[in-house]
Amino acid sequence: MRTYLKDLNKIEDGKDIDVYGWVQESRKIKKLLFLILRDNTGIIQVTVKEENVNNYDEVYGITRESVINVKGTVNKKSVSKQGIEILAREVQVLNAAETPLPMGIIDRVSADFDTRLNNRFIDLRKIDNALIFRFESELLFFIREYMHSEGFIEVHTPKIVAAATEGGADLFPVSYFEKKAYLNQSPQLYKEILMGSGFDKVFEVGPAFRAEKENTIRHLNEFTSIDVEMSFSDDEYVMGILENSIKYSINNVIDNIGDLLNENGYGIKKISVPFPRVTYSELIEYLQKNNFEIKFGDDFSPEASKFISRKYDNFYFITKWPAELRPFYTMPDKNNRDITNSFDLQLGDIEVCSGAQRIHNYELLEENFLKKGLNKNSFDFYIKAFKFGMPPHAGWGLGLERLVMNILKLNNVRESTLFPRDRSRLSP
RNA sequence: GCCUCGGUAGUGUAGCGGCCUAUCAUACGGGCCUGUCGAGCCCGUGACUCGGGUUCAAAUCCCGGCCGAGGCGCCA
Repeated sequence: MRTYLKDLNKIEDGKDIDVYGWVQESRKIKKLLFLILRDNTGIIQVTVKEENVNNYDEVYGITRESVINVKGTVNKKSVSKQGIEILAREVQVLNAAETPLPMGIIDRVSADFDTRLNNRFIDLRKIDNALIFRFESELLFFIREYMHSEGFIEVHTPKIVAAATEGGADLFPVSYFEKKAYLNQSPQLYKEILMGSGFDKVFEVGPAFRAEKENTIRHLNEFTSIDVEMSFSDDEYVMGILENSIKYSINNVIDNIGDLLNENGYGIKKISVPFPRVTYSELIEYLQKNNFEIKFGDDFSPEASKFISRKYDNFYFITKWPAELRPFYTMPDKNNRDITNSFDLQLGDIEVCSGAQRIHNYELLEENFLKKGLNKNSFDFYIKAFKFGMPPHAGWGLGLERLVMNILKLNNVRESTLFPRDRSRLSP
């Protein structure tokens, strides 16, 4: 029976063992051979002596990153640094790796990020890189758990659509039999239709596509969006859902794999709520006082965002954005039509989530279509749902890769994407 | 899309008009070594992004293409 390497220290000294993995290194001293074996859970030294195996020559010539099976006994009195090793009785080469490797796994030379991505299957053999995705998985698990505990149901909306969600962003066209279609940039419109269907609380985890020609460390053309929509709710309430889900998730992940993250250089701390809130207008004033050339209605430049982020050492909300900076479906403030019941969640200088109370009134929505210069007719499938009993509602969309990137303090969103799609990368 | 910078062995780099038959590390191949663990020692293989041009002479300068990194605009 297979044993995972992380479980080896639970096994008694001298017991028979059967392990599988990759040969990370081999150190040869004539009639003595040390293999460093790695599996998904850890590493172990395998000591191979000529007199103990019947294919010593084959094992001696084994290449790095070959996949092998080792049967042998656990030696807990090993003089190796790990203090534990496997004395091999049988080493079977399941699949030999070619040499040289496209890039090293444990070599004392770095590789460019481009080289790493071109050889992502190897890059992900590095524990610290793979751990990013373990972290992402855990994070998402607990966000889902939180959502379920709050009565949300997980839904799946189409990614091939006939019209733009928000009008502004560029879409990837696809050919849909005899029609023209697009890859959806957001599940927004479908989430809202589901509010009209009485689903009350929904969330979705799925891909979103943006055909924007960005070339930055925080943009992807395909990313994973965690979307939430909730009926009879407003911006304030869903901000609470957001901060609580993040708190719940991060704190649970730390309980689970906090040590592992620390060992690999991802020092993260538990967080508490509520997150600080600051209005857009307050920040505009703050920036103006600090000699930034910015006025109400402007978005924050990256430089301004960096400046603002110095005031906060963790998550914070920027609320009450001007209507002109927000999509057509965003609810205006009832006392001031120039601002909206909207928010962004920031971590550091990067926006990880954006949300709002939505317009539920048909006439107001129609008016906003005109204001934003959108063609109402192409949104018929959506706007129809507002005529026959649409409840007030609010929600948000959270960029998963950006969230992971920022929590783990990675310096590029592509680091938290298995196979990133950016301005120029379409493979692997 | 605009701007800046860059492309030298499998990988990461040095060299930036003639000392280049191109540096160093790492990897790779071979040899020595029975407890290594960044193993060590010896030997070896291996590269100037492509196309034009300038020059007696180009990895090095100029123009263009291709590829990449980052910044901006925009956004999650």
